[in-house]
Amino acid sequence: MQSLDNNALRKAMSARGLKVTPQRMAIYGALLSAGGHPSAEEVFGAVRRVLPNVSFDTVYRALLSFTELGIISVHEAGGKKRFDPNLAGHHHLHCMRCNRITDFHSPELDSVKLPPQAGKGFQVLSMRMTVEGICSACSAKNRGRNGR
Amino acid sequence: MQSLDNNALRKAMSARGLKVTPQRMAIYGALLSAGGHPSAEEVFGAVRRVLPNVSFDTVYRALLSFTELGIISVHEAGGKKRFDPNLAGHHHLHCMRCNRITDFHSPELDSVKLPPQAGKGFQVLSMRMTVEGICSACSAKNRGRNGR
DNA sequence: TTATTATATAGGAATTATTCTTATTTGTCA
DNA sequence: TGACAAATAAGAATAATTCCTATATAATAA
Repeated sequence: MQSLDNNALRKAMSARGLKVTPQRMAIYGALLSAGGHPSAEEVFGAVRRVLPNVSFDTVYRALLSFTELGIISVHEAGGKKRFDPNLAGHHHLHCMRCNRITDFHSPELDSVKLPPQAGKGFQVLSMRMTVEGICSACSAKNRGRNGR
Repeated sequence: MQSLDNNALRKAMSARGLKVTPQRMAIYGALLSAGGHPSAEEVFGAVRRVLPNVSFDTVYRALLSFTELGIISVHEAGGKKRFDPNLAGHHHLHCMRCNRITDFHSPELDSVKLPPQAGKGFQVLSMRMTVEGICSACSAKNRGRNGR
């Protein structure tokens, strides 16, 4: 997995006028150690073990700020945002029933270029193929049709 | 845009054991006429003009059911689900500030095949490239750093 | 066509994720 | 160090989604 060390993290923040706070450092670290594609709530839990007084709002805003810096990415699934510090190109399989996200890699996708007319002046922060569907475990369960 | 006529819609539902109700027919119709990538709330508003007593929950569940049928697709952005009846392959540019979604087409992307190990037993309902970033209008505004 | 029954619906309440507000604190830069 | 814009904590407010319950209805078989 490709991510930033503390030094690069500081640099990324100050280069864009973001203050380097202990909270932000800890939040990035917690995101790294959380693994997978944690929600803000999960990152919050992990940061709390290091900074017991950090507020949820601070964690949430920091994650959004990191996303705007382009040093992490966000993916909304299952009604909540999930954050991902992995900068290496990868793509997502999202199960619409259990909301589990599985990464996959595809050299073919990584080499794709956007059609130039697609993003006139659009500042690209991340580009990801999302495959929506039902995972094998959930298909097996075969829940009722009307949802729930 | 590629979508279903009433007959194909009925067939798609009954083939999977879903009852064909006037609500569901109207909901699909409203989604088509809404255009763009409407949220459940927007579809609800449109359906209401045809069936004034339909409930939000019914609209919401119908949209989720349609998604599971694979006859529409869903895309979560800006904290809400957005529904899309367009079955023709297309991809999304999502502005993280204003949450506007713009479609783009890419023959290159459409021809991509998933690596076989990616989705062992995964039932694919839709496959879409999502480009996250900041649109030109929002870049121009250059809002504050800490969000909001 | 009618009776049966599983499924769907309306209406409203409850839940959950996200965003906002305010008072206070803290990096950063001169 | 001092000034100040930016960030934080705490909790309230908002908005999207899901759930609950009683009733209605589409599909099926007789």
